[in-house]
Amino acid sequence: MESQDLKNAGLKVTLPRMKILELLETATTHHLTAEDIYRQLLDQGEEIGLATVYRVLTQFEAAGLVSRHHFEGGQAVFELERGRHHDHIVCIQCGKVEEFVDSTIEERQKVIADRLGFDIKDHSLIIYGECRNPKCKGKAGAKRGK
Amino acid sequence: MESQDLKNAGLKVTLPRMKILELLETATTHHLTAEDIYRQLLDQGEEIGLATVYRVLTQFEAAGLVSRHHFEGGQAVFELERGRHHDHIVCIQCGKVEEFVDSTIEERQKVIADRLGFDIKDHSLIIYGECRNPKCKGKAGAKRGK
DNA sequence: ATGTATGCAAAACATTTGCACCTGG
DNA sequence: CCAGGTGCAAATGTTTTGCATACAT
Repeated sequence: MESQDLKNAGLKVTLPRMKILELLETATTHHLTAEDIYRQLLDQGEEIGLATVYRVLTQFEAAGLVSRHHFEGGQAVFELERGRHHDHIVCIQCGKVEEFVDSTIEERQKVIADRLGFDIKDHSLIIYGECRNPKCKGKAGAKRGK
Repeated sequence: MESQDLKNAGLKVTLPRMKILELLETATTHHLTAEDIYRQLLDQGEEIGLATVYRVLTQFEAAGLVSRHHFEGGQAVFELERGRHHDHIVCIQCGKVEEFVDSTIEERQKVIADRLGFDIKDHSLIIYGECRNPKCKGKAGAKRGK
């Protein structure tokens, strides 16, 4: 029950927060922009402001409920934080996002940071490519239609 | 001689372009925001507009003379492209940036992309950490003072 | 009740663009 | 001379903030 997640995070259980959390949990695409979320909630008849979506997402991020990524293209994307760290590979044609973890890469990063005299705190690895999905080229949604 | 670089890139040799290229080549810090460049040129008495800095940097990027990175913090940073691909590790305290290349990581990325059915086109790996430089904590310039 | 959340409109940023003027070849 | 470049101001797109109202507890 997601209302418990909110309470655990010390956040009051309100309609907008519930709806946003719900959407993040059930949406088929797991990486959404604030605008994506805003539009989908409007479409499903909710009355919500874009500013609230941003505020709530920022609070969720601070609470560790979601993580924010900066893929190319201006808008930040948000995803539910499910505890397991991972990196991303993004299709520059259709926008598809896959997640992966590679222990070798993780390990090498530690070695590199250490060699350069840094205490590693975080990292961001994004691979950009073209997916070989036949439906990819020309698939809608690639450029987040205005 | 940098005027040749400009000609090779098919760009007319103008004062603003020369100055920006010169600054990128000689600045002690190799990763600069458009605003950094703008301010430094103003400080050294040049008459230039911020819009021109952005335009020129964008052209330079298209010509392969500079590369643009999106570290955390809103502003893009630019660096002279010296041909050798590399990734970055950034100190979240003082803003220091170090470059590195790790063939193991590069190799693993190819394997991962292939396994997930992507043709890899580009990637961005940024490690965030705290450098152990004694002068780091409290060092000016970390937050790009407004 | 009452302190916190929300919606809306306005502000704040980073970056881009329109346009009249200037400049390099 | 003349296409292309520049500075300035205004426009854009994304995210944040101020404020009066609405809502959870």
